[in-house]
Amino acid sequence: MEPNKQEAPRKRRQGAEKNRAILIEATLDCIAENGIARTSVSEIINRADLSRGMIHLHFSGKENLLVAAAQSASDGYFKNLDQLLKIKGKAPRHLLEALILSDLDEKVLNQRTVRIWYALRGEAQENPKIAQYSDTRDDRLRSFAYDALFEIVESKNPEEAEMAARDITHGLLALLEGMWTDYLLHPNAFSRETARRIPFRFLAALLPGHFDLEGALS
Amino acid sequence: MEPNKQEAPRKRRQGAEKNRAILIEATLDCIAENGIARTSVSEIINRADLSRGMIHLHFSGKENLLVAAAQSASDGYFKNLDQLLKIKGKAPRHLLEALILSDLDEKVLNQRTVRIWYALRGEAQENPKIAQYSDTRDDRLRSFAYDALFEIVESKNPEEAEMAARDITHGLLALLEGMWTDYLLHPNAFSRETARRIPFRFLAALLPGHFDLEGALS
DNA sequence: TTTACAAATGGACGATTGTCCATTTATTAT
DNA sequence: ATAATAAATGGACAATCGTCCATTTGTAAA
Repeated sequence: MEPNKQEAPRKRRQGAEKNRAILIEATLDCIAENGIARTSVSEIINRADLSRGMIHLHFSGKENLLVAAAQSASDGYFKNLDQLLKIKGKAPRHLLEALILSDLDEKVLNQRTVRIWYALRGEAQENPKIAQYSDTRDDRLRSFAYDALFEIVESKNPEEAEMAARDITHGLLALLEGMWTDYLLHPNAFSRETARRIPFRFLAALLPGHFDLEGALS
Repeated sequence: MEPNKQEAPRKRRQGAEKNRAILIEATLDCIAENGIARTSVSEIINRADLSRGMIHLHFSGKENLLVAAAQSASDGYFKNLDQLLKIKGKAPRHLLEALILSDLDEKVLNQRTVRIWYALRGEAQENPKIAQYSDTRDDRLRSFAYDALFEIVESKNPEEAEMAARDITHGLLALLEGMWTDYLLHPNAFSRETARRIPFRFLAALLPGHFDLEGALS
């Protein structure tokens, strides 16, 4: 045994921030399983196995807890994405391939996550603080896709490249969004393989010579 | 004045079914404006300007009222669509054009309707009776699009026509779904014109000679 | 008019909601 | 050890939830 004087001195202080995280996680679990309407304070503290007052102590109200949970969910999605956005020097078609595969990856596209997103979007309609975190395909992702697409389109048709790149960006992200909805409404019928093939098929037609059904051409 | 003996004899009986409709409408209004979580019995009967007991009288509970409201919303979407599905003899490309224009028409794609759909989908996750009415792009629409696409694709590439038609159907409906989400999350930035151009642009690339940016070729 | 009946009312009811605070508990500093 | 401080507890509280029923109201049949 090592002679460490200050062994585990902080059990309480760690608990302070840890319990915040536990509450957020319990909230997200509850939303995923029961929906927002049935996500009550009692249900949350039950799952978290903490006392009733904790929510008011750490978040001063249920509302702020929901906002914190929304932020946490949003962070989860963009954590994967941010690594993607840092990739430089690769050919645009490979960036787009990475984007598509990332968006359809099980890490972000799964039952729990999708349910949470849709529940939060419902709530976001009346709660601006939650609305702030309810859009996955936001400006960062959008301009990333646009830049890659513009570079591809420009070489063939410089005149209308801007509008074409904008349209294809818009359409591609909408297509991915629709795949998420598919997953939400028909999780059992959903095939991840098919979900990947379809955007590639569309891009293959729109950008001849850059894609086939499997992904970006090498 | 005309001599009509039986002038307005039924004010009560008409009210019976009419109040059912009023309650459903009030429920949908409330869902669209406040979200499902804030759609309470008190709020509904307030909007309907009816007495508290009416919900239990006509629907024997709030739950059944929600289901009836979901059914009503679903009927509204498919009422427009059903006329479309009866069109026969037209060229497949024109059927697809009609489908796209119908799906993006203001009658079904508007703030109120979209909010209701998303709210109901959230609730549908735990309520099978509501889930039944929460999918716009169901089998009817799906096979309608598939048949049209198969006919087009078959002539060029008979071998893989089946999979191609399935993929394009799937992708087209997902794309339209994504447009709805766009509208939900960014109603002010949404352009109906752009929303129409994009699916046509995609189809123009996938099915050369059948579409341009404006729609189906004549 | 009287009778019969369905439609409609609105308040009572227990259950559950979210908030908040007087305590208790655990840890650190003196 | 003692004091000081932050973390955590769990029950009290008013407000609101959805359900339900004893009444009242309006209409049609007798």
